[in-house]
Amino acid sequence: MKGITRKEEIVKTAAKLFKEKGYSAVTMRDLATAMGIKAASLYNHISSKQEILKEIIISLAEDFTEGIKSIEKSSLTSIKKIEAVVNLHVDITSKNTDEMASLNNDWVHLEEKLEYYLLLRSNYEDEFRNIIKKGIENDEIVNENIDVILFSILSTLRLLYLWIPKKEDLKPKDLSEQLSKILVKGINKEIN
Amino acid sequence: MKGITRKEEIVKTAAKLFKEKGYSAVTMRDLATAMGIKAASLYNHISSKQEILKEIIISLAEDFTEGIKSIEKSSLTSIKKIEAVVNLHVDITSKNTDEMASLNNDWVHLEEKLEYYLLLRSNYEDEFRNIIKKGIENDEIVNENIDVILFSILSTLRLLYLWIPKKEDLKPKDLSEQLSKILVKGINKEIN
DNA sequence: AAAGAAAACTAACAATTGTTAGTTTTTTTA
DNA sequence: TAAAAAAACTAACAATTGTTAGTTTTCTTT
Repeated sequence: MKGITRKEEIVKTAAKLFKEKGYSAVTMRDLATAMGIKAASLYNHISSKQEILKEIIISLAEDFTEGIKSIEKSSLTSIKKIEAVVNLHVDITSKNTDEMASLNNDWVHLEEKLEYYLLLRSNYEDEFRNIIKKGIENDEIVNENIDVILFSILSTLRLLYLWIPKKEDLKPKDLSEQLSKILVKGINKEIN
Repeated sequence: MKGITRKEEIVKTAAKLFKEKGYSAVTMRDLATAMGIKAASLYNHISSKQEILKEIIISLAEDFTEGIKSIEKSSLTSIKKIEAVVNLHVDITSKNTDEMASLNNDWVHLEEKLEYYLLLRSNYEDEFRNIIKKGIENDEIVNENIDVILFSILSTLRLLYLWIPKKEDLKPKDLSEQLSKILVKGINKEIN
């Protein structure tokens, strides 16, 4: 009747709990209570706690990797590509704040899918590094240590999930614009 | 004989394990094994798992709050204050990478000291926000949303613990300088 | 209203958890 | 080298963990 299955409800609720205490500290009984049922009943919909984690993390990680690949391939300037990456993060994070917590913190507890996750992540970082590298080469981006630039920006984007929920007044579009401006132009009003 | 007590060794080892899997996923038996002893023996030195977490987190959090307070009080320009904050983070993080993981991720599992930790953190953020606010007021810092500036910089500083260990070639002093430059001036080589 | 499917339940399991009590070994001190 | 202190040990506990088996209730379809 509604577009959301019971399994999806469980995964969504789990993401919320995982965000608060982390995967390991959330018990199946916690999750069941949050759903208003008994722990054993969860297993009519999911096969294991591990499966829930996988459901939360993998599709999100794939979205990011796909997203940045298509940005890299585009014919935008390097700076515009970086702005597009900021956009990508703000967009996905706004729609999945709870899940982003697991993507950031609980991926260590992936078992079968850990290797695949790490592959996705390293692909993602390589694409990002490449955008920056090209930008330096064609004099769009300042010639500093690539990894310092990469991790400086990426850190800000990775922790978006922590404060987007705290600033609900700030619309994704505005946030994305402001963030791009600050990351690209810095914060000083050059009165040297 | 040596300047490090057995308790400090345990706390240090625990921090290492907590960094890898998080507080909840590390058992006292894991910790004991890493120390080369049995779990029960740990209790000759510490009173509980919780105490270990408190030892790791609280003193570090106090260092940060004290540090930023003294920077705020100083007579530096706003931009120089921000550079000093970057320095503070690089400095503390370089010397305590493992502990920083707990400060960032495991603080939720503090029990008795949780409230105190949250106080320290909100004090810290207030001081930081104040530095930025004054910088905007006296036209040193660009007039954008204060919280966007605050969290953009703070996110980068908070995740330093993740990649400082990966770039051991980069000396703290150099890292601090490069990071300041990028955070303050941005990344674009303005060829507008 | 009957039949079938979906979703809940109770009860239990084997393993693992943090921690304690009491004892023995090792190290330090006098 | 004997006494004291520090640090390890074995054994066990009560609680909690993820999960399974089997049963009953609820909802959907005809």
